[in-house]
Amino acid sequence: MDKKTPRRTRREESLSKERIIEAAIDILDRSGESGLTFRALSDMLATGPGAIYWHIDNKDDLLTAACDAIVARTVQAGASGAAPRDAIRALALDLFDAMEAHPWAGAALIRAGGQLPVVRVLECLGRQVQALGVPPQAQWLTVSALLHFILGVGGQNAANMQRVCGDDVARGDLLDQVAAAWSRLSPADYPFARSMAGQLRIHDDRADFLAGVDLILNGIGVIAAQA
Amino acid sequence: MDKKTPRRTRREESLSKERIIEAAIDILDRSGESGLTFRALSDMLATGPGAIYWHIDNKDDLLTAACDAIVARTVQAGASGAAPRDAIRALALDLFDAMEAHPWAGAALIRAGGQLPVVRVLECLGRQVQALGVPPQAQWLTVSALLHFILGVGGQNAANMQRVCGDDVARGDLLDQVAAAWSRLSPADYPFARSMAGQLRIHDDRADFLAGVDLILNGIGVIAAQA
DNA sequence: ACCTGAACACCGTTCAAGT
DNA sequence: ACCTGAACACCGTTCAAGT
Repeated sequence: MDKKTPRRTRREESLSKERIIEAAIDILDRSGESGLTFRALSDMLATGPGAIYWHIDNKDDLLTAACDAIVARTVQAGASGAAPRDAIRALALDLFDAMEAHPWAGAALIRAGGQLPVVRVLECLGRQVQALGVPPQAQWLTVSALLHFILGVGGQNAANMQRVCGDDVARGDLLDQVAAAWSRLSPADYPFARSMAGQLRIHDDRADFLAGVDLILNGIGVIAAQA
Repeated sequence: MDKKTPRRTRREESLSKERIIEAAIDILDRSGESGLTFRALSDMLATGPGAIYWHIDNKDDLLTAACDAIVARTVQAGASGAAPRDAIRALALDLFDAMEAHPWAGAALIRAGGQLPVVRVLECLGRQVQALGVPPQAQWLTVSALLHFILGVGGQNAANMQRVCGDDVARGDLLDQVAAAWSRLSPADYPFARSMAGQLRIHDDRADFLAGVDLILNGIGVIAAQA
């Protein structure tokens, strides 16, 4: 990451919101959120920074729109006729993978609040929760729990990735550093955290994420059974 | 929010990391994350921006340290001899309240990764999960699920609060706007989101948060029972 | 050791001027 | 309608110089 952008594609077509978003995703994937600059963006699009403002309101809008493009592709690709529980697990995993491929998207999703990209996820989750037989008055609650969990994991992964990009350490090294820091904590004050340092070094983010989703799905099962 | 800082407290004591963090929290609470500037901070401390760098590495460090101060107070105040399940619920609620009182802290916590403020929460959760009888090989998983959920909710609340500060709308108005936007979605593509618009307007964030924690605790109960 | 504050290298955003 | 690019008002961070 943090590479320079060598190519300054000569412009053939005129500017459009779609072309701007596409270029923004390209920059974000290559250099992270700090690399997305109106100057870098206008440079890649062979125009001036002011031109972008004709198509986009501001940087937050741009980030949300880029995020929405990723989410739209993800939920659309995952559409299938699986059983509700499996469909939820598959959707969650697809989102996890998308946020790992585009680490900036996790942070952007969290910031996007009730806007379109989040609504897309909410809609998919909601349909499956209904199909699961959760009673209407508990649907909002279960969907928002799943949503919060998924976005929470995405946001934290995004933060970790950004730290990996910023410093010049690899992902495994970061985990080693954190694990080492936890081992150095006071045994009297942090017995549990110390005991988890080993697990941290060998754990599988993706498997833990899926296990977390299952935990919530188990909880939902309890609710559905009570109905 | 976004008020100016009228008082420029004359400096009696010399600078220290603690005094800087205290001032930073003050600014963050009053004007949000965008209001925390090295210039505003040094102004309030009656010094130059460079002086702060003698005590603090950079802005990220400052944010993490401010966040840690909030978390430390919160987990310390909540120490009690309650039953594990109640202790987890109480800790979660205390954190929710703290992140509502200091909206910037939610975003900062998510970005703090494996650092001290997060470890404090992890430690508290871990002890109670152990007391709950969750088998060792499932402890990491359950703790990190709770942690991700709690931080996810905090991060999203922080984002919402920031949006309320930025625009000149009240919190209730924001919810109304989002609900109205959801109602305007295509009935064919977003039936579930549309049906939730009403719930959104009358829902109770805090109650939903607690219900989410209970959902995970229910799921944990299933695991503990299987052991 | 600790503080000062000017200076550097940015950044998002605006806007008169062009086509 | 759409684009240009200079200009504005910032920002985090550094660093020679002071005490």
